[in-house]
Amino acid sequence: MMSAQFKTSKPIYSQIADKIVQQFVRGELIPGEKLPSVREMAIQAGVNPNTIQRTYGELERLGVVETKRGQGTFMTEEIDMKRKLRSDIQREIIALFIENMRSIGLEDREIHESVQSFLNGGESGHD
Amino acid sequence: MMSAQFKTSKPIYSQIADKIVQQFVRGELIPGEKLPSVREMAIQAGVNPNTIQRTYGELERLGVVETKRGQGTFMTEEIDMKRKLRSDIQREIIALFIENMRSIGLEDREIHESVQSFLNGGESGHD
DNA sequence: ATTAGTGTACTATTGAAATAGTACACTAAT
DNA sequence: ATTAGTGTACTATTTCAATAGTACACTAAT
Repeated sequence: MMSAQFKTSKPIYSQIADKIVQQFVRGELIPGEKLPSVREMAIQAGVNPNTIQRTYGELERLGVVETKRGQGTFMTEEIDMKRKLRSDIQREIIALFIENMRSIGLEDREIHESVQSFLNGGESGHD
Repeated sequence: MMSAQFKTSKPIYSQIADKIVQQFVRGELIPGEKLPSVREMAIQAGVNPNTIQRTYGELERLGVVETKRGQGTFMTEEIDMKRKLRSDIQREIIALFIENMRSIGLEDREIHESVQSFLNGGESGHD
């Protein structure tokens, strides 16, 4: 399905991890759901199995997935994880955005207007 | 002045280029101004001269600086460059922001509210 | 016990960024 | 002509993400 285009600026294993977290937060992956095996996911993403191994390892470290040896890798059943992730990520995104806008010398009022203008202007298009 | 902390996710030469562009857009660097030599800038940034060489090369490719062999590297005198850069970068920042927010399933209305909330919330800055 | 599917742990290689060091070419000032 | 300061062009080495391939350990089903 997704041969995926990766950005050069960030490790692929991390980009894949981001994508899984996004799907979880959006509800496209549900708590307890089994993820594709390391080998299968590697095929789907068009990368080496070792890359997925690192992705899953990173996600487990974050508490997003739980691995059961011999059975597979599953989305966590932690009831609050989804909300926590959504909240944390949202905060990160906004902080980065504001930082970037201020870095080019924009005032808060201009930042506010820019967002409004963009959303109304309809330069949409996403994945 | 800036021993600088670099992020691991992006090439250092590119991060330094970004910083120079930001300073130019903010008016801290003016058209025609001479930049530190490759060697001097390397010392200031705490990196290898080759890294700065790549930074200047990239900036020249973008038309942000002009190099005069034997004299140094100077900010471009192109009258519209500052405005163009500011505009382009601003568009990039906003597009990335919107894309990120939508990736975690937020509606445009929620995006708008988040920005408002963040700016009013008072995490540094004012106005 | 065997098998298939899984996670895990290795070793080795490739490619890009960064580092390190050297050398050359141009400009301005003397 | 010489010197200092500059951009530029090399070669070599290191580090890390990614790739490639192999082997082992655990689980469930048969």
